[in-house]
Amino acid sequence: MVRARISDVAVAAGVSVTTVSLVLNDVESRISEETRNRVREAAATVGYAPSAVARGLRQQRMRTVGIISDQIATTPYAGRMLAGAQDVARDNGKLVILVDTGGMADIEQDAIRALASQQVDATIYAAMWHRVVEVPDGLPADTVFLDCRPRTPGFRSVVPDDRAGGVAATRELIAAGHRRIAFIDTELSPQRPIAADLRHAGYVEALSDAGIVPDAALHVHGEITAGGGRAATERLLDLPVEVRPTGLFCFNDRMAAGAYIAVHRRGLRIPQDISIIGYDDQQLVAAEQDPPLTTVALPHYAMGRWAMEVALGVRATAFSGALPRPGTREPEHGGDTSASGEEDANHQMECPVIRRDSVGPPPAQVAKPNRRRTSQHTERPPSAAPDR
Amino acid sequence: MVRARISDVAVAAGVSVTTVSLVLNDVESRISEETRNRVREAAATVGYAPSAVARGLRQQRMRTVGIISDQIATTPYAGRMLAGAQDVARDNGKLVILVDTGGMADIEQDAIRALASQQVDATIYAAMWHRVVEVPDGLPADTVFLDCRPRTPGFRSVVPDDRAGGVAATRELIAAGHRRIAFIDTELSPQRPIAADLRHAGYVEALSDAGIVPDAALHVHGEITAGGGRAATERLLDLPVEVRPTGLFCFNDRMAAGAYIAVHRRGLRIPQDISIIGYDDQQLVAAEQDPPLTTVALPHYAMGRWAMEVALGVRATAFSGALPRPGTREPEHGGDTSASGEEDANHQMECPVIRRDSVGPPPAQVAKPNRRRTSQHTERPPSAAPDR
DNA sequence: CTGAAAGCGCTAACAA
DNA sequence: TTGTTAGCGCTTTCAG
Repeated sequence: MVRARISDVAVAAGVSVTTVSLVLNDVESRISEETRNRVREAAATVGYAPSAVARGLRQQRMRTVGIISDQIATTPYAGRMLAGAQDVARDNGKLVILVDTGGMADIEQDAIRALASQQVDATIYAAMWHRVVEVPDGLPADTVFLDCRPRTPGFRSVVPDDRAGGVAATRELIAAGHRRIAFIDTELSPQRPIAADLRHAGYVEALSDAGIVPDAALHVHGEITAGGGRAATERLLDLPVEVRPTGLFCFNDRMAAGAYIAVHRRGLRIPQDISIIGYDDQQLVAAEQDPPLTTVALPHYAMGRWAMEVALGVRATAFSGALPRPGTREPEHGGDTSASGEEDANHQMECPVIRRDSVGPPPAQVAKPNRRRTSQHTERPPSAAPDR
Repeated sequence: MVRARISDVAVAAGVSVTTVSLVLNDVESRISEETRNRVREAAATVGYAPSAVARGLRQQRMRTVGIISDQIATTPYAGRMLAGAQDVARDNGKLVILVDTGGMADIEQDAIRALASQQVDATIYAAMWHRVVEVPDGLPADTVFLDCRPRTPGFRSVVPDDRAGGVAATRELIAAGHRRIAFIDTELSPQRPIAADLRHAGYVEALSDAGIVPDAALHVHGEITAGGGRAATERLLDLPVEVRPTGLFCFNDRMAAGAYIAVHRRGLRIPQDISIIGYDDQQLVAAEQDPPLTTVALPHYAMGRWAMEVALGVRATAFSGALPRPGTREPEHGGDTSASGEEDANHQMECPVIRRDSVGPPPAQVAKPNRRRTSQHTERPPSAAPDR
C-alpha cells in the first residue's frame, strides 16, 4: 500500500489541493463548513497522512528539536531530564531527535552536522551530571545547555543550584540540633565534579551562618562510591568521641549508602546515634535505605522542562531578545503564553530537601554542656569571637 | 546567515548541481579527480550543509528510526536499551526519534501518526520492563518490539530469557551446595510481571533437575520493593531451623536489598549463614551491597542492539523475508553483512549470572547429615545431630 | 566526463 | 469561496 498524497484527497473530495491543505491545517475559516466535512471524510477514507518532510521542506521548519547528550546510559536519573524535555516538546507539537555521543568529540561533530541537516528548530546540549563543558564547534548559537554550563559565555543554560542545596542539607542537620557536622566529599582529583565544590561551599556557608566554625577534621574525602563513603565514614567514627561528628552530610546518596554500612557495622543506629543526609534523591537507593534516607533532590525533570521551554522560546530569558531566532513562533499557540517573564539566561534550579528518617536530634550524651552558660539564650556559640 | 544550497556550491565551483551532488555523495567516480576537489573546496568555503529534508523528500527515505516507549523515565536501566539501539543506528547512519508516551493510548496514537508523517525508515516499540503489550492501531507491520512481546502475533520482538535466567540463578545456589532454596516472588496480582512467572518456572525446573522437590513453604511473595523483600525474608527466617532456607533467590535486586536488611538485622552473615542471589544487576544497587550481590543481568544493551539491527534489516529473522520492507538496503554498506544468519523472530536473550560475593556454601550445621553416610570425611560438623 | 530538467509532497501567493 | 501555480533543495534520468 502506497502513501496517499494530498492530491488523492483532493480528487476524492472533488476539490483542489489548496482547499485540502487549508482545511486540514485549520487555516482561516473561509472554506464552507460543507466542503470542510467533505475534505475530512475524503482524507479519512483514502487514509491520508500528511508528509512532515514535504511540509518541512516547504516551510523550512521541521518541528523537531535535537538533543545531544553524552552518556544517556550511564546515569540512572538521566531519564527524568529527557522526560521533562520530552513532555514540553510534545505539548508544543515537536518531536525529539536524540543523539547520544558517548562523549566522543568526533561523534559529537557528526551529530551536530546531522541535526543541522535535519533542520531541527532548536538544539539542547545535555550532560548527564552537572559540569562545565567545552562548546563544540558548529553548535547553533541558540543551543540551550542542560545540566551543564558552557565554558564559553553567551549561551543559555540550566543547572542545579548545588550551593543552595549544600546550604539546605547542612541547615537540615543544624536545625535538628547538630553542631559537629561532617562533609563527606569526593576526592580532590582534577575531574572532581563542580557540584562537590558547590555543595561544600554551601556547607561552609550554612555552618558559618549558624556561628559554627568549620572543622577541617570533619571534611573528609573518598571515591564517589558506596565503598568510598564507607571508608570515609569509618575514619570519622575513629575520631575521639568528643570531636566525632553527630551529623554526616554526604556528597551523594551513593556515598551515603556506604556511610550506612559503616555506621551499622559499628553497631550505631541512624538517626539515634548519628544523622545522615545525602544528595541526589536517587531512585531505588535513597528511599530504600534502612531507615529511608533524608536527602536533597536534583530537579532533573524540572531542568529538562526549563531547557526545552527556553529552546522553543515559550519561556523568556535574558538572552532571548538578543539571539537570532527568527520564525520560531507558533501562530496556533499564540506565542509567549508563559507568564514567568524574563529569567536569567544561566538558570540555577532549586534542589529541595526530601525529608525521610535519617536525620534526628543528636544523642544527648554527646552534646557538650556549655561551660559559661550564664545568661546565654540564643544559639550563641562560645567559639564565635565577637570581632576579630 | 542563511543556509548555503547546493546551487551555491555549484556556482562557486563553476559546475552544475548534478556534479556537486555526484561528488558529495560519492556516486560513481565518473567525475574527474580535479573537479571533485574543486567541488569539495567550494562546499567547504560556502559552508554547505546538505538538507536531509530535501534529500528525504526526493528519495522518500529519511534515514531516521522512531522509537516509541512507555516511561523512559521510570526505570533506571532503560538507558542501556536506548544506548544499544542508538549505537546501531549511528553505525548505520540513522538518527533516532524518541517518543515517550507515558503509557497513554492517545499520546501513543499521536506518536504513531507523527512518526509516519516523518517517514521514519523503521519503528521500534519499547517497553521499559518485560511484558506483554497490546499492539496499538496503526503501528507499522515491520515494527520491532523491544523488551516486550506483542499480544498479536506476526511481529518481531526481543525479550530477556527470564526462564533460563531463573534456572541459572537457582543452579548457582545448587552448585554452591544449597538444597533448601527459597524463591522470593512478587505478589500474585493481575499486573504481576510475566518475568515473575518465568523466573519461578526456571527455579522449579532447576530444582527438579537437581532432584530437589520444590517446597511450597519456600515460595514466598512480597511487594516489588526493598520493603517487600525484607518482609518476605523475615517470614522465611522465622521458619524452624531445619526447614529454613540456606539460599535465597530474589525476584530482583531491589527485593534482594530488602533481604540483606532482614538478614543483617538477625545478626546473620552473607554468605556464611545465608546466600542470596538477585536479578537485574541494577547499577548502583547490586554491586554496592555489602557484600556485593551476585545477580543475573538483564541484557538491556544487547536487546537494544538486536532490536535496532532487526529493524534496520542488518540482521535477518524468521519474518524478514515475509515482511514488506522495500528499499531499505544501504548500497554503501553492502547489505546483509551479519554472518549470524536467520534468527527466530521472537528472540529470547540470555541473562548472564554476575558472580559477586553473596553466594557461598551453606553453613555446615544446617546441612542435614546424610543418614547413610558411611565413609564421609570432610566438613562433618560436631553440632549436627545424627538424626532428628 | 558533465549538464538540463523533472519531480518528491506540500504551502502560500495570487487569480478567479 | 475556491483553484492555479511556483517553488522549498535535492537526486536522478536522460542528453549531450
